[in-house]
Amino acid sequence: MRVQSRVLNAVEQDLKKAGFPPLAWYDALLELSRAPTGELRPVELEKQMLLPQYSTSRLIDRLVDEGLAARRECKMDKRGQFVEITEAGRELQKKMWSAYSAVIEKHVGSKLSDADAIKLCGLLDRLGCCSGGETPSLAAKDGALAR
Amino acid sequence: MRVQSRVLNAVEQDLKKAGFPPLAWYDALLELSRAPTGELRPVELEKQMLLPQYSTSRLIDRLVDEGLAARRECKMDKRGQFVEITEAGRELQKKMWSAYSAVIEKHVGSKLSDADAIKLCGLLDRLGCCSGGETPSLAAKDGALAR
DNA sequence: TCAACATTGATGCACATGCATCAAGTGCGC
DNA sequence: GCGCACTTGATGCATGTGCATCAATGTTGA
Repeated sequence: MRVQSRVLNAVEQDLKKAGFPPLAWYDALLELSRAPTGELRPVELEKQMLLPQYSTSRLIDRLVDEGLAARRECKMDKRGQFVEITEAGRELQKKMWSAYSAVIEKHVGSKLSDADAIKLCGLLDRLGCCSGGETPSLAAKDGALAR
Repeated sequence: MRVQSRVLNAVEQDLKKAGFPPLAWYDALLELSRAPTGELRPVELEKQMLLPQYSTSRLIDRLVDEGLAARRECKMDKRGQFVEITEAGRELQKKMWSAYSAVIEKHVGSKLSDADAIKLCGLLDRLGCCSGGETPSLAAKDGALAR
């Protein structure tokens, strides 16, 4: 808990100093940009990001306000909607990644060998396994770098 | 990050369902109860808990409101004060620990062998080492259990 | 000694979050 | 086809957090 709080804090702080929005924005933009069509249902986003429903709803509000994403109606389910990333959103995601990756390297990568990182992922995965479901497992580190 | 968020969430949720206050209260009470005299300067608490100054100040407000701690004047430095845990505070800390330890066991202990837990601590310590200072290191797991 | 600076702790204000609840829409069983 | 339970997403309200700043005291150095 202490380590996580310290590291996350340091990372958020560095990003803020570089003039970027909070990490949650990046995570959302990343998920959207990874979707094959560039759009997701809020419900999907919610599950990806481990956020409560209302929190997702408000995050989307902000992204839309800033022109980083757009709400699209969902024809097969009129309750729902799609959230689509805009060009501006994709650009911000990329710019944030170049800063973010450097910050991660500084606070995490530089302190752990690749082998250690893999060990760490393995141990942590065991803690997450109960309610998570789909076992993302060991692709974790490479996945992160491929962001 | 995902694992931490999931585990912390689960733990906080379980504690809340059992009718207990947030974990931060426990952490504060624990630090106070561990102090030889049962009192600490807010500044000390702040460092122990990795909390911003104003956050500590407000946490203390709430503890005092609930009669779990009391503010005492500090004679050697009239700006400052001491925060002293009350009997009620010590009792709550103990009651919370019996629930808390069970919850930790459920969400963490039961998923990791002792050897793995030590490995995990070792790896995490390396991430925390930059700004932390006093290297609490490997006593981590035993320390936790001795709470 | 005294001015400049640092430390301690509190607080006003804007903004974020959690909770409960709502409206709208879906789909299932009958 | 109809009622009823469920899903989806938004929102009002109370509470919590972050930031900036303040008042009070302590410390340092010329």
